[in-house]
Amino acid sequence: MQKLLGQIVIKIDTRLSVKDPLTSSVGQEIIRHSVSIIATEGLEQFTFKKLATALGSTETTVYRYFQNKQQLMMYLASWYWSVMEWKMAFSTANVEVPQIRLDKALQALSSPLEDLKQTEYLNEAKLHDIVISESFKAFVVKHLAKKERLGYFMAYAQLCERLAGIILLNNKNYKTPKALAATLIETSQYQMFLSKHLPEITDLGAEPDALHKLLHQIAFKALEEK
Amino acid sequence: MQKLLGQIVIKIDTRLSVKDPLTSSVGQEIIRHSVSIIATEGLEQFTFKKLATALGSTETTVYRYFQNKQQLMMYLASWYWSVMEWKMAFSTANVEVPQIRLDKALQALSSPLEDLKQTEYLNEAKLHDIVISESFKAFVVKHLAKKERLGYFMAYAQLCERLAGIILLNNKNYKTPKALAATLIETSQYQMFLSKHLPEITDLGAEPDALHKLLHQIAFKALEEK
DNA sequence: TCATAGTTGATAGTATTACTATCACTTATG
DNA sequence: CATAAGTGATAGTAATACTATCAACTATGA
Repeated sequence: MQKLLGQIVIKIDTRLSVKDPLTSSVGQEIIRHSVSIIATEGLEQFTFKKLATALGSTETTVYRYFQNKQQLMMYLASWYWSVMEWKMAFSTANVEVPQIRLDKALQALSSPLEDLKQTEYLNEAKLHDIVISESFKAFVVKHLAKKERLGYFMAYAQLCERLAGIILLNNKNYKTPKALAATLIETSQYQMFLSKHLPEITDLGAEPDALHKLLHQIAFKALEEK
Repeated sequence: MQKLLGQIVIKIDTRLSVKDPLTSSVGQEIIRHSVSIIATEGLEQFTFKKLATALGSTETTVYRYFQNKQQLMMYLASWYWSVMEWKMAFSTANVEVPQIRLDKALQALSSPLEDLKQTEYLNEAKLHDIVISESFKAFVVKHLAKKERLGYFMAYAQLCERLAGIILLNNKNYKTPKALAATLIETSQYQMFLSKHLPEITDLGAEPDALHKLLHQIAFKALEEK
């Protein structure tokens, strides 16, 4: 991916924090250390206590930015889906041919997020590992009250919409573009998870190319007109 | 589904309990009430304390059957996948034509588990709701040490294997039958979840038939030879 | 029929976690 | 220079996950 952009600003829904963590250096440290701790110790072991200690601060401070662990999770997950959407948008920009557009979109889905060095407070590569390994979205969803769900799911929904749009470009008569889009996104996540943690259950290796081929095949075959 | 069988015995891996809960009436009550509490209050709110109270017993007793909440979850999840596999096996029994066999298998995947009245200690319909709604598998996986994973995943892996086998019957040259099987299983679960909790994100309604059509289309198109 | 092992229930206690309240200190701003 | 906003330290509560101990009951088999 190109590294030309001066600064990438990912704006996260205000409902997902008490106070925007990106407005202060403590806030940025909270984000950075959260990802770091979860990446090494797992979601389970992650507590605000540990986070505060890593920060050289106290729980009180953390609670000033996030109501609780779940809200912080949602924030991070939103971040992930936003970056993924940005990546998809970027890699399909100026590509007019529908087939190539879809192929590029699937390629974006099937390779890990790289660290965008721009944002020194969040390591996207680590975030990718977390989302893959820790069933992040599931965790987040489970803890969500109905009303909050849409707030969180905006980022995810936008990614789905974008892919669904590209799907329709390829076959405007296709009946369930959203369902297919969600399937492709889920499959990409899930296969990465399997090849990392339960390789016995899948016949895909860890190479992004095998995954890309699978997604490509599912998508293009499904879109063929009779 | 037919209700002819005298007794269906679902045998769960011994690693998933300290002591087989089906060997005693307290054990059976533990299973029954767990499903019931999780179905009404959610995974989050479910504690051994509450379970014990519902049983008219104490935490101590529960701990004699399950090491902890997670192990109990794994037990239930295993149960779910075992019943699902049984359902798939049953609905494809004596069907020789590969296409029909695959279609029947996908049909099994796309409709909810019904309660098999035989097992009065576990309501399969409720279990289905839990697994769909609570990202059960994700929860379970997240809490699993590597070694235990395979123990739990046996039931799930068997279901994958079975479906992968049927896939190969339809196209023996297909390269990644396991990955396709896992995709179909995941998609069935995920779409049920979406239509229940985030209908905005999908264009499938709650009718099993729409889901079945999607799975059918993905599978059969993917399997077409060039 | 009696001894014994296995199963259960009651009580109690510990460590950790999630979260709240209060107050004092520091820094940026106008 | 005054004020407000942000931060850190201390303390405390309620709930949770889990363990230990002991007494009571029950099924068994010698």
